[in-house]
Amino acid sequence: MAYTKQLSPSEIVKVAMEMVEREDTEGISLRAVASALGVKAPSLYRYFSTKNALEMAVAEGVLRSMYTELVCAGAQPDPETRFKEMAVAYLRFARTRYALYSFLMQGRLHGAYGSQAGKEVWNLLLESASQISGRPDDTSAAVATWSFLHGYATLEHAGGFGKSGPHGGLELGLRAFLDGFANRQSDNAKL
Amino acid sequence: MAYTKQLSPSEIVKVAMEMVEREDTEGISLRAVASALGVKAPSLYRYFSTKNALEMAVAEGVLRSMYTELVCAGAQPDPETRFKEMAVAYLRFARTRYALYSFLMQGRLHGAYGSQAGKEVWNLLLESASQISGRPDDTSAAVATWSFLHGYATLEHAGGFGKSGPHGGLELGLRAFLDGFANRQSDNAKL
DNA sequence: GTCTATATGCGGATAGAC
DNA sequence: GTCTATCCGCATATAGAC
Repeated sequence: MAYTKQLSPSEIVKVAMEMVEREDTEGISLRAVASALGVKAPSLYRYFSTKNALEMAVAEGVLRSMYTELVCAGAQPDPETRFKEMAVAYLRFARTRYALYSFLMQGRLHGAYGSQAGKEVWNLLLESASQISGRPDDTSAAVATWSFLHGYATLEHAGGFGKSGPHGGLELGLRAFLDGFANRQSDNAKL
Repeated sequence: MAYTKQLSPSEIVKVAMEMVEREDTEGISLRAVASALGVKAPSLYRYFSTKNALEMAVAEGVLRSMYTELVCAGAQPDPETRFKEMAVAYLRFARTRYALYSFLMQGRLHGAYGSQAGKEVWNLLLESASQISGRPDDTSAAVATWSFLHGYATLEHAGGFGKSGPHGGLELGLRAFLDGFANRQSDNAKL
């Protein structure tokens, strides 16, 4: 009874996620994932027909992890507290697991967009921003918030804020959004 | 008199930038750059001792291009108009030359940070944001603005806004910043 | 279900000839 | 100053044995 290791898709994804996080690399190598599983690369093709299929599964796994943390942070009765806590949780995820976060964002977003986890994360953000503005399904506010948080996380990691540091830019931006979402005049104020 | 092609660092950087833009790739291949120059890969080592050295030079070139466009857009007397025009110009650069923009932002920022071009771009942003808030050297405002613009550009390209589109999120965010930078209470309002 | 062996391709970098 | 030739490493993916 040789060759009876018995892998599973979820086990492969789990190990792949751990590897991305540990190696701090954006790219996955089938050889490396297989090796971490105590197996050779060709074996993975029984479970994922291409490398891209595995990557998509990993991206969805990252979204599920993110969802879990955001839900916990969002368990707050006060809308403003909820908004701030979710923002902090988003940045904490990006900071502490940046390799996974980056893996998801650098090109894998579009593919993971249709997934259940993707919609759930988006809905969390949308609901929280809508609570602030008082408008149902406030896509504008959610888009602005997400852009700000994603940009901040990315620049912070890239060292874009330099020696001076962010200098309260995060708090200032969130404060401006909290005030600006509720008190805006018209929906489509053009530039 | 064979082998007398005579390259130059600036010529190599120029061709490398064109290649990144044309091929829409984040990575540079020395072979490909050399080929585009009508030369073989080892020749490049006369001008750049490593691949990384060339990449840094390219990143600086991208920053110079960006600076040029931002300066033009910022030639506006009214502070608010200037702020908006520079924001639009920033996004236009990221959109129309995304491969170059991405090349700069994905890990090359820290290296290009000390360059002259890097400081000049940052100062443009800093001055414009400071004009809005009325505070000299308003790092907080510049950090918030840059984060928002960078995040928006990245998510837009990645298809993160999905089928619904940004839905005015850009305008809403900029409006919130324009209002929020000037009318804030204290400098270090913590979350 | 996993293996070995292999096809095929990419990449950076160096030594030494011209 | 550029070349050829080469070393060395990485990768995805497939065929067919066990």
